[in-house]
Amino acid sequence: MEYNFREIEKKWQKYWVEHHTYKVTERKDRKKFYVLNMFPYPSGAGLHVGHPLGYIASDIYARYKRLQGFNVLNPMGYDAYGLPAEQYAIQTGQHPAITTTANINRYREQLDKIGFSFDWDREVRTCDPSYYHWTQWAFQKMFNSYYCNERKQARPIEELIDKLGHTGTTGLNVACSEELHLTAEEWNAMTERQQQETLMNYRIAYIGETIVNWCPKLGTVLANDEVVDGVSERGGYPVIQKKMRQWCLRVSAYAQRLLDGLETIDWTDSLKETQRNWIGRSEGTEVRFKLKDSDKEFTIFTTRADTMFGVTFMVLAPESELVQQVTTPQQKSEVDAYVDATKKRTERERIADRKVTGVFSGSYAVNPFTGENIPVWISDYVLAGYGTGAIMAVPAHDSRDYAFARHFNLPIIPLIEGCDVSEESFDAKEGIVTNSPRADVKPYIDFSLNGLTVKEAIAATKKYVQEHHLGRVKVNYRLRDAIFSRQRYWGEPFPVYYKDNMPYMIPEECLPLELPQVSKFLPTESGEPPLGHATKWAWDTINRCVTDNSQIDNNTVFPLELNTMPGFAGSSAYYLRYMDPKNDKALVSKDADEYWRNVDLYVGGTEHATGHLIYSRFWNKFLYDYGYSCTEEPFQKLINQGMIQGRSNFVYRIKETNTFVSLNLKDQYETTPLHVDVNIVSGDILDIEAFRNWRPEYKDAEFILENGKYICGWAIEKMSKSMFNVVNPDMIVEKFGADTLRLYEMFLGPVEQSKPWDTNGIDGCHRFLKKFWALFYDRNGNYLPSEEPAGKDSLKSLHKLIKKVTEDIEAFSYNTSISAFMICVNELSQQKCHNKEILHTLVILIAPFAPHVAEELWHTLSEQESVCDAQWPSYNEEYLTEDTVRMSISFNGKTRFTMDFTADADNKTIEQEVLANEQTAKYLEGKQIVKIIIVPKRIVNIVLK
RNA sequence: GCGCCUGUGGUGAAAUUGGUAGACACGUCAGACUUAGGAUCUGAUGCCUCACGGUGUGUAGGUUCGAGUCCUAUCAGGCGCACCA
Repeated sequence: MEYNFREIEKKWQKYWVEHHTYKVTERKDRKKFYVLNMFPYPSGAGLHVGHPLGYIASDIYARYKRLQGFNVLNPMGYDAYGLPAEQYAIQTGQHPAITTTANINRYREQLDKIGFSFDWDREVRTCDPSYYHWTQWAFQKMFNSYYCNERKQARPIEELIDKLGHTGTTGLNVACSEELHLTAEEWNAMTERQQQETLMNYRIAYIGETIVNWCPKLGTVLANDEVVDGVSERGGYPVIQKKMRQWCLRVSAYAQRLLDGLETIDWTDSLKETQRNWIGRSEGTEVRFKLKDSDKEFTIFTTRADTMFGVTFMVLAPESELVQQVTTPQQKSEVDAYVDATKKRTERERIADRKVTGVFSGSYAVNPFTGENIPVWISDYVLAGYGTGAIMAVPAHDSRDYAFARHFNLPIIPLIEGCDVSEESFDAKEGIVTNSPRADVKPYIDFSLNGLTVKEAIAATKKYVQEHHLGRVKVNYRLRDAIFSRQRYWGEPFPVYYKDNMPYMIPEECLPLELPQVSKFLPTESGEPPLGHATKWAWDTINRCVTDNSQIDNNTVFPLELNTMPGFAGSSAYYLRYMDPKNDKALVSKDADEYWRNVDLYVGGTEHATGHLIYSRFWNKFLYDYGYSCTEEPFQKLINQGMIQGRSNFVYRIKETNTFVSLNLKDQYETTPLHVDVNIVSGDILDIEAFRNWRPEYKDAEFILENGKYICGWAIEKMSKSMFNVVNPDMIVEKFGADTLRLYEMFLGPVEQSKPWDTNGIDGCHRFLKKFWALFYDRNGNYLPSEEPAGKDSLKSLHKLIKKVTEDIEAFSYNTSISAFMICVNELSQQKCHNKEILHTLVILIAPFAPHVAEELWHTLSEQESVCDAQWPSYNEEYLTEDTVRMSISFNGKTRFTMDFTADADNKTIEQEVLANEQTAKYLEGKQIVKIIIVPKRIVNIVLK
């Protein structure tokens, strides 16, 4: 009987659905294991062969854990909101919901063919109101919270309001946008509107006037992680800086916890490092500088407090609010011109063209350490968003300050003994400090750093600054608050209405606030986001949900929030929702949360390192603060699956002809390489007939062949339609079967590694399955498994396999475990071993990798219907004497075989070994040797007492 | 510039973590069965050499009885951050 994978796979996929094989419930009697894949955005192109890589890897682990007796949660869903569906809607008028549903159905169809053990009853879709109910709910919680730095957690905003009413901002240690100084009286005297505005300074979800990445082409703002090299991640359109009122999440409040949490989780070092970079913690000092002849002062941030004596000028960011304050009337026109010019530049231009520019403000600051008057400049090399937007410039020890000083001819004072700053600055944080203060000037204060190392000098200066109230020690983070508004239609609507121009939350019982239908997906005529088309919806919502709506001005055109939430909103807590997806009372019930706790194994791409993986850690920590999530870190172990690149094929057309020349002859002609569909190429040999039929212009193509074949060139590129290198998993499944696809994807190499897809190698895996099958059925369809006892060799092979596969799965080293299978099956077929128990064991072992064929064969061996209910085999080694070992294998509560082995007689005597290598012999002299294993020429192992 | 990672046959890759380098698979070559082969089976296959043998894990050193593995330097490629004070 042949290995008829088509029939087998169809049969068992049907069986799994009918028997709800993969349905999972909270079972307190069994240990849980939560496996999760980053859910996909269902794009119109469907799945290519790279997408399932991570799903297969995690499915193998999930199935393995299940066989080991764990209660495994392995869900799947869709990140369904997003730009492409909306862009498509703008072009075609097709509602995004329709395209999204169609795409989801297509994805599902493709996924189902691969035989995953997902519990589809737990599917979530971010665009489903019953799902985004909880996205909106979490947002409201964040709005109604502030972050307490002392308790290091989010707290209800009422607490803060209470404090402000009693003690004002005195003694307040909370996360905020800017430090305010208010007395209780001042707070109490405020109007409601003023109070609400003040609270925005503290809320975790707040409206902030911030500089945002505005993408004119997409008509929306973008988060920092959505901008790459100054252009939008999606589409690659230019991005400019713009000040806008936007919803923001105070992610920065959690910076330290996000950093600390990395120590407790099992992620790769490189990913942790990426997150550390992104959070960008830097310890430094804030120092106040007074403005000369004025009572104004401003604060700078520096990590090099030791260089206070080398400050020769100050620089403000052009966007800084201080600019207007320090600019003297004489300099005003020049400064305004400069500030305007910087505003017009896009992020990209600023990066591309790093010319030294700047303008003098006219003012001077007083150095608190030297008493010197220092000119204050304005330049775009200082960023408004980092630190205080102002720096003290020490050209001798900072390359940027150095370039600036050279350009504008400002003084440079070296502060490290023996450093040479005639050509470039000395940036290293090492050496002995000098010139602090300089010997030739009268000390201004009683403080010297001379003779100290840089490290010591920093510490001494910090101490001095603190003690003399010149500033304070400060930790700065690069991590910015997340901009949470998008001027888009296809996203979660904010459950927010406006009264007196201030936002208020729609009552919780009115959630979810459903996304309305709109007539057009483009901005309204007045330039508002597309949601602005739904005015009726907006007013209906007000009338339905807001009882006291008398204060809402009837002249307001649109009383609700016009923006929608960004892509990361829906993906930030989905792993919690999977635990209890149908709950309409809570995001997740306490019971379900406490049972599943957090994700034990999370599989996904690195591209989310600074986006989703930061946001969802933040989101989870927020929920943790309120006890809605019982674990602080959502993803305990994370595996980054590599990308599957495409392997493109080329044909070479001789210029201005319709003749194509084979790869190795192409140098004799002048040719143009053209991408050719990889699906009509096999082993780099072009199917000429298929090529002629591929496109009308090639109908009459001529070929110059080598050895009667047309050989194509190849290159590794991104898998994409335009390069004709997309390989579709359905095609592979159709041709070789899902089990072969699963095996091959894993056999390709380590899961974490990026690698090109090359269909050529797939035969090996397919052949393996056929050989596997041949252990059960011979060519004539005779069923082979029998009670005939297994030979020692067979048992040894199997024993080796169990050990290897178990270790390899634990280490996610699937490629090597498949190799082990191949070796074992080869050995068994050579040994003509058809022992039932051995095959029994083998089937369980293969089940995580090739579940369909395992089910089919299991069925013939066992009373249990599904191999999913079996138990992972365990092996036991018991030393009877020093060189006799008793090996046994058991599963499903039964010991299957026991056999005794005596150590190999191959091990040679010590005398022989010593002869093998003179140096080794010398080394071993006088040592107590337990055992030496040797093979011809070399020593393999020496065991010393 | 700072930080992290990776360099092994024609190709994808293994190597019990310091102990026979190249397992397993693709490809290639030879053979068998076949009307045929993009089917199946058997054998060979790092490089140099007819062979004996030599040589070999980016390069150069070092530690060690022993190094693909550890250390130092260097080169190449990849990733992250980047005018972050």
